Formats: sequence, C-alpha cells, structure tokens
Amino acid sequence: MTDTTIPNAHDGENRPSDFIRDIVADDVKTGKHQQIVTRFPPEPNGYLHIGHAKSICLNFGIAREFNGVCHLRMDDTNPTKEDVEYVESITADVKWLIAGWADHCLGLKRHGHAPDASTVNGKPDYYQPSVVGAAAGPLEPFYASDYFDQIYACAVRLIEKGKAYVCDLSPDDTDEYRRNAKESPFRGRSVAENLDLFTRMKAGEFPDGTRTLRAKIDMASPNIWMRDPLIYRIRHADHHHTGGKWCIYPMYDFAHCLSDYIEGITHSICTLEFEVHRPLYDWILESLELPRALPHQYEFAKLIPSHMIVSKRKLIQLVNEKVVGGWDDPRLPTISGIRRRGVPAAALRRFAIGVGVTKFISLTDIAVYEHVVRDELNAIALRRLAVLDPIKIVLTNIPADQVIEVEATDNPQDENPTTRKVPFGREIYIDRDDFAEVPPPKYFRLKPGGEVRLKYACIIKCDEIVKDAAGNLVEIRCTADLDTRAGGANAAKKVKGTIHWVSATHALSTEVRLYDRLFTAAEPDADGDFTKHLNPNSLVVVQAKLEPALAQATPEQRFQFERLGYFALDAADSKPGKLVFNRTITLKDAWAKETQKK
RNA sequence: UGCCCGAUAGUGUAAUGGUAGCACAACAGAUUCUGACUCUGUUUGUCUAGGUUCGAGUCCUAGUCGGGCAGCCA
Repeated sequence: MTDTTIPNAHDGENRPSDFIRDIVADDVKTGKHQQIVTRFPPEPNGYLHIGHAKSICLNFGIAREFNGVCHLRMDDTNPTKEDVEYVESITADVKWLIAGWADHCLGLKRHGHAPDASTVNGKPDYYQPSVVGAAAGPLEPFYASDYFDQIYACAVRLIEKGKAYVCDLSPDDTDEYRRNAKESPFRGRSVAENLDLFTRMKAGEFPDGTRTLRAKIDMASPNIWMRDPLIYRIRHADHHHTGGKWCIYPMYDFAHCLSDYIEGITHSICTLEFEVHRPLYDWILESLELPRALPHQYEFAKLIPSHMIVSKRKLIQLVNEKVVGGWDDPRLPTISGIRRRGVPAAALRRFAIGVGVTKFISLTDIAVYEHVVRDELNAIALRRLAVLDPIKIVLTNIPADQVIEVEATDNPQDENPTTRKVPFGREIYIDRDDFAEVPPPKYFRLKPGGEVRLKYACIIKCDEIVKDAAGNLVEIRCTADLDTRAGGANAAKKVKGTIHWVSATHALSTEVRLYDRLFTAAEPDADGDFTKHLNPNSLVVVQAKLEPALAQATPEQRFQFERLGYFALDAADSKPGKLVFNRTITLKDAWAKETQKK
C-alpha cells in the first residue's frame, strides 16, 4: 500500500523525475489520495500540437507511473469557438500518442452518462466516474459541458451563500472597474434579487453582454482574478455538444475547478499562465464547501520548440491561407501532421518526456526533437534502396538480359537481421550527388576513372561519361567487378566510397515528398512576422526510382532509404499502384556539413 | 504600474546543505559495404552583491535580467 515504487517509463527513458512528480509521490506516500487522477483538458477549438504532446505525456505519464487514471476532457465552455471536428481529431490524436504506452490509463466515461447526484454529510455532491480499459457499451471523452447542470447548481449555491451576484455593468465598465479596484454598483443586490435575475438570465430574457454573474470576493485584492471575476456570461449560441439548451455559459475559471472536482481529479496540471488563477480555483471550491477531497492545481512551463509555430491562432492562419495543405500537413507541428510525416508515437513521447518539467520558460532546440526521431527510426526502419535524383549508369561488361540478384540487409541494427533479394543488372540509376566530374577534395564517391562500391552489389569503375549536345551529363559508362560481390573472390576489396542504386529495368517510379523545416528562423515569430521566415524549400516533390520491394509498403512501416533519410508512406494520398512517400527526416550528413564549411 | 513566477555549459535538464552530472549541439579522432549508427576524446556552466553555515547551485536579504496576468477566451 505504501509501495511508491515507480515503474520505469518505457521508450528507453528512465523514470522521469520532476517537481510535480515529487509532489504526487509525496501525496501517494502520505496516503492523501486513494488513486491518482489527472486530466488532459483541451478546448476543442483547434488541432493538438507538439506542445500538447508534452502535457499529454505528463498527465498520462503520471497516471501510468502511479497506477492512476488520466481523463480526456473537452474543456468546452465557449460555444462560439468550438466544433465537433476538433473533438474528433483531438480524441484520435491522444489515442495515437498513448497507444501501447498508457492506453490502460485512459479514463473515459460511458456514453451519455451524467454525473451521479448524492448527498454526502448533508451536502449535495456530484460525481462523474471514469471507465478504464475494456468496458461494456460505448465510451466517450468527458465534456465540461456535460456538467452544465451541476455547474449551474453550484452558481445558485454561491448566490445563496451571498458569494455571487448578478452584475449589469457593460463589458467596458466591468474591465474599467476591475482595473481600478472599484466595486460594482450591483454588488449589494439581495440574494432573492440575484436568484431571480440569474434564473431569468438562464431563461434567455436578456441579450448577450447585458448581465453577468460574478463571484463576490475582494475588489481590493492585488490579484485581478480575485476582483469579483465573472463566472457566467450570456451567449445566445448553439453549443456543439449541448445544442440549444443553454444561453448562459460558465467561464473557464468556474467550470474548470468544478469539472476537476466532479471527476475526482487529484492533481490538476496546467501551464504557467494559470498560476495567478490558482487562488480563484481554490476559492470557488472552498466556498462551495464540497464534501469530497478537493483537487489541486500545479503549473509548469509549456514547451516552446525552436523553428516551429504552435500558437493556435497562427496555426489556423497557415491552414486558412493555404500556406500548408491542412491541419495534418506533414510540415506542421500538429500531432496529426507529425503522425502523417512518419514520426513514430514513441519518438514524440520520448521528446515530450525528455524535455523535462520545470517552471522555467525555455526554447527547446529542434535538434533534440530531430535526434530522437532519427534514433527511434534507426532502430525500426527497414533499409531500402532509392534514388531521388537519378542519373543512369551502364555497366558495359554485364549483358543486357542478365539479372543478378543480390542480398540486402533489412536492418543492420537488428540482432538477427533479415535480408531480401534486390535485382541488379546492366542499367542502374544512382543519385546525381554521388557523381562528380570535377570532384572536390575528400570526395569519395564516383568520379571519372574512379572506383566506388554499389551497396550490396559490387565495385564499379567509371570509364566514360556521356553528354548531350548542350553539355548535360546523360549517362555514365562503367565496368563492374563482379568478383567483389559478397562471397566473391575479391569481396574484401576496400574502396573509400559506397553508394546506393536501383536497377533501371526494375525500378518503381514514385512520387516522394521531401519535407524540411517549415521555418528557417529559430523563433519564427520573434519579430512579429513569422510568415517572413517560411522556408521556401519546406516541400520539394520529386519523381524517384525505388527498389521493387517498396511496392509492398504499408502505412505503418518505416523505411530508411539508405544514405538519404527516413521515409513513410503517405496514408492520405497513396493509392494502390500509385504510392506517395513522405520524407520524415534526413540522415545526419557530415559530408554536407563539410562542404558548407568552404 | 500592481500582483505572481523564474534564472545551472551554446540549448535543455539533474544535483532536495556535502565531489556541479546527463542529453542535445559543436569540435577532433577511431570504425564503417550507409560520410548513417557506434566508440573515444575535447571545449563551455551555478545572474550580481551581501548574509547564515565547518560547508551554499541549494537557505535568507537586496538588486539585475527574463516571463506571466490585468477577455463576457481557455
């Protein structure tokens, strides 16, 4: 029972430790809670992005390490901004990210189940239980909007306690009064009058903006959020989840703490900007004199990755202005985009966990992200041969009708690697970069008169280059030393360079999308105009030549096109017989770095 | 301006009063049928000033710098 041993996080990480986990561990040790319950509460008004991934991994990670539960909850209290499209994408993205890692901690609720009402110690109580794992009947995420009845009842109770009042001040005046710590003239209304007015607000008697319900706290507080904050506003608008039932909606501060309480959340973890709201969070829950244990809010610094834009407003701008193809464009740091790009969930998790949890606002170098993506892919990607910018080579000593099958390793990182057969013959393609008519110093690929090894095949020697009338290189003629094949008499012969190739007669001609960073600046929005720093080469589409085995690629498979990078099938645009591959990320390239030095 | 929060190599993050570690990046080298991976080595750090203490990155005070909040958004 007092066993606080934390299982090692998977994904190659040691057990993470941070100030929030320390608090949770302490609460477990002192027996403060029977079970740890966290929550991930996105507002369904946009797609989830890499920053949310950190929050998801934190909340689900804690649930997972402490045998707890993490609720997925739509924080949907503003009907004018939210939409079911986002509910669906958010749910899918969360499930993808935690699959195989924290599925067993995902807390959902029975479809349509309303909070249980009861009386505990003479006090009214509401509780919405979660269901984890395989359950009878369909499950769905939690919705703050499912608690509108209960939240309304809490507002009424606050009025009855003399701790809330209906205010008729205009929006401008409300702001003005709060900034100047001046009490509203409606602050002294009687309980009866407040009750009557609030009932009529609910009934739809008043237009938007004419009245609000405000908590009566302390207009002299140095903390603005304690200066009689608004807890309900009038909004005659249909809600994506509750339809036309309501015309008043609770504000975040009122709805969030109550949603946490109703769901039995123990640790309510949010980002730093809510720190100043914490006294209000506590005030509401304490003022209501609720019978069960209260949740507590803890704040951490959100993830800010370099070379990316994660602001919802700016992401929407990129989508709406068609700078990218949609919310799931592989260049976007949305979880949908990252998935489509070919990044494994495990890599995103490793990054999201690896950046750590602190209260220090920092800029995380995208290189850290790129490193875990490469590292994860290196372990699982099937090696394949592909040529992105083909130039033809004729091996003059191999007959035109001869097909030689060579054996290629699927992944040398495996302990017992599997192999496949790759066809090889007289005409092949190599990448244009792998030949230099006038080679720079330390160039050890193919050059006139030089030798190079064709990966998995044999060493070839460049005899002659063929140009067209305009002087463009059209063909390279070489001789192949078949004795240098694996198992051959000269197999051990060393040459400095090894390059990739595909058989011209067997190659698949396929669209490959070469993605690169969307922004060239580390902080694209530092000067207020992130569009200025868009990378014009963030997407380059090529018609590539691929080895035939790639015809059987599936959307889940990850590939390393040898010496080039990691690639995955584009699940959205690939059709049978017409495949599309996305480059997830290039391999590290010491040669490119070397040539840039000059 | 008020209130709140923060500050450890280039970047991020450990050290919970007792040897300042780790990862990424960078650089040099080894290895290599991927200029990848792997391996070895190198450079670089406790914001400042006082104080408490045998001992301070850690505790206290002041300052400096950075950030958040001041929506009928979340």
